[in-house]
Amino acid sequence: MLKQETLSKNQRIVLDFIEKVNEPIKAYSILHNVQKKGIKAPLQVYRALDKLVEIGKIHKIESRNAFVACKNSNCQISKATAFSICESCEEVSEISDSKLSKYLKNFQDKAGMKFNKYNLEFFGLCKKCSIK
Amino acid sequence: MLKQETLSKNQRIVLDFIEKVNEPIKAYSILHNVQKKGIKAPLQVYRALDKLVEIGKIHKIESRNAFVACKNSNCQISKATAFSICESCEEVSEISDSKLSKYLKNFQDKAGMKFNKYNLEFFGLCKKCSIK
DNA sequence: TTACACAATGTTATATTATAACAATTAACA
DNA sequence: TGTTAATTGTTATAATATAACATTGTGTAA
Repeated sequence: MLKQETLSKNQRIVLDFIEKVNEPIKAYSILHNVQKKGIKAPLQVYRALDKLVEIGKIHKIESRNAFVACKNSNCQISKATAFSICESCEEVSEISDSKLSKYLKNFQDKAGMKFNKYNLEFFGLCKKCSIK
Repeated sequence: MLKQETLSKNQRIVLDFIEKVNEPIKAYSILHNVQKKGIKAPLQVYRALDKLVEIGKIHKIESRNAFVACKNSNCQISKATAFSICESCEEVSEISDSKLSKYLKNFQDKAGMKFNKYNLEFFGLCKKCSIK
């Protein structure tokens, strides 16, 4: 097996749930919600999450220790991710901006390091929260 | 007291250690290393870390749960941070690139969200590791 | 100087996030 | 069909971080 076409049972259960809630969710909250499907232990969730991140089906919001489904065809296999995060209501959106991703993909640092991946998190107030 | 000019005792101890090691270090590793200075509990370390992050003396490397001293006068009070991370040796450098920071500070997302902060982490292989 | 407010400290306990280790089973495919 | 890798199941534990509460220190203004 070189590349997996189909998801395994646990991967499917976890992904279905993450896609359903449609917002960032934490590993133990996933666990709590999929126990009725037969997933009993944290490790079962974390293993599914690891694989789903690896194949780009979900992303981890590092500053929140939360996971969200990918809605963006531009982030090839989770190699180039950008999010906006509202510091008031915690709403998170994946940013899909080809200029931004092009700029960052081509960014070359002064030490000559070659990047194959980046993650960018913007913080601020979303529209709703800024008028409150 | 509106703005603190001087660091408190624990803040000083923690910052001195982080500056001395000069690479990202984890909270419990800091704790272990400053116990001889009288800091006994995780919370004492975390409280110092929180304050030091807030005033921009250190940054948190979110993907590594580690903290590093700020060497960059451009990231005003931790509001605009960028790092390069070697996935092989885990070396982390703070990126100081005025074009990049200007680009990101002015970035406007499509939802009209106003950002006041960002954190960017690039991943790849540093020079040393890429020739191995 | 005193009194007030806020910042920082000390301490114990606990919550939250994540992985180690090992045995068993399943799936791809040469 | 045998072999290899992926996945699963399970228990225990490691690593990261915060709650709660009592106390002490510090700047400032009446």
